Amino acid sequence: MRYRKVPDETIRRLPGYLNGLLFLAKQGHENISSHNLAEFLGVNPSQIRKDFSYFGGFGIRGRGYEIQNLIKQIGKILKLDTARPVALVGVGNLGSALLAYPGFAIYGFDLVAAFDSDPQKIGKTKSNITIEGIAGLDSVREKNIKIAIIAVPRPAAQQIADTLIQAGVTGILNFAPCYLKVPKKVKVVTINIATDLARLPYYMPQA
Amino acid sequence: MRYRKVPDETIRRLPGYLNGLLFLAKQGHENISSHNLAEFLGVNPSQIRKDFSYFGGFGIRGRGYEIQNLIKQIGKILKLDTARPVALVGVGNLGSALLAYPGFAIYGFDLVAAFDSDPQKIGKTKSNITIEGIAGLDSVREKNIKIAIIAVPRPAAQQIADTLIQAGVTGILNFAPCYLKVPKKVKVVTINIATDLARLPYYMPQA
DNA sequence: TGCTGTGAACATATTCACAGCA
DNA sequence: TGCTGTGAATATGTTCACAGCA
Repeated sequence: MRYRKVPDETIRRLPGYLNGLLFLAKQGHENISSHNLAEFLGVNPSQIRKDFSYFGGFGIRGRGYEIQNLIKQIGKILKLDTARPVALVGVGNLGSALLAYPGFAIYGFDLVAAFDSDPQKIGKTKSNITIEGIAGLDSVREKNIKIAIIAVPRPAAQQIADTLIQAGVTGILNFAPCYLKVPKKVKVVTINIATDLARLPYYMPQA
Repeated sequence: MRYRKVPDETIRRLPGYLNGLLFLAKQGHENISSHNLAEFLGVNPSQIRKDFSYFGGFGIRGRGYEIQNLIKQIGKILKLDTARPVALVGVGNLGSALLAYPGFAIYGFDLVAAFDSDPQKIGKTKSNITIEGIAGLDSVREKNIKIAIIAVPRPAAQQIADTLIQAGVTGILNFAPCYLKVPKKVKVVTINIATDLARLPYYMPQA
């Protein structure tokens, strides 16, 4: 394996590959070619081979890939090979749905703490998590939580981010529809549901 | 304005620009430079100017941009200048949150129908929408609904997509963690929450 | 003078096409 | 023979740098 900078786009695709591979493994598949995996995932076969090539390649010429091996390798690359505690801030409609969301577990994420500013909610339990007040946010440091999900309204988002970072968080999944200013060492991925919906009409036929 | 193919990446950014501009307008701002808008949105000023240039440019040299004009122009480009009815399929935790989500309105989207396969839910009302059975899906054609949100479990997603397309839908926002095979005339945007979370650790310092 | 609009330079990403190994 | 791994070719996207207009 020669050193080369791994493209961000490759990293963006790897979790999707992993998701598909875990599904295929559960279905009983043991081996797969880049062609078949590409068909299943809706991507180009060369893309898959190229993506893996940045890490030296995981396949056997003439044979394809061993699924369990791919799963292990991708997990290692993405640093998903150890379980990670995650905190949620904002237990409104969306936050509550995230607390119950079953999809995080396959990547080793464990939602272990939830925070909200609403006194009505503090102390209540949802999906086996007791909701704490915002004042308790610094407890994420003691719990060694490095990843947080922000699901609060826009006006509160930046301040919550600042507080989380203060408490040692270095990875944020942000659902607030705004840019978060953070230090370079902190990685933010923003999901804006309405914004994603808003680019559909452009591509749709008939005005 | 000379013809040039508009990059997909430009279209992907425009809804975010629109979101920021609507916010700035509500704050009372009337004019803005590409530099200030870029700072607010966390992007590069040239990028904004270049993006607008694909449509001929909307600014005044030496002065900047008139915010209300930008809002109008971007809305027209994205075909968001008329209200659009939207259907939701899958009223679980996530679907229920989406029914209550206030962020769609600024783009003119109106969630007008919701469907679920669970007999327990059919007939119940959430966020002023009465939940219908999957059998009623073809009613989206009569209601002239062209956009749908899929928030069902993976095993059901492809079939729901097929049915929606059968009923005239040409734009889908998909929350199921899988690739949807659709005809070329149909545009799908997939949001995979767990997958977005899963690329954080790679970028985070200290293992 | 100040900021836009834009060609040109640069950077990144995708796809092709085939050598090379099991 | 069949499929991977990968250099090369192509395509796409971003940033620079400055001409040109208000």
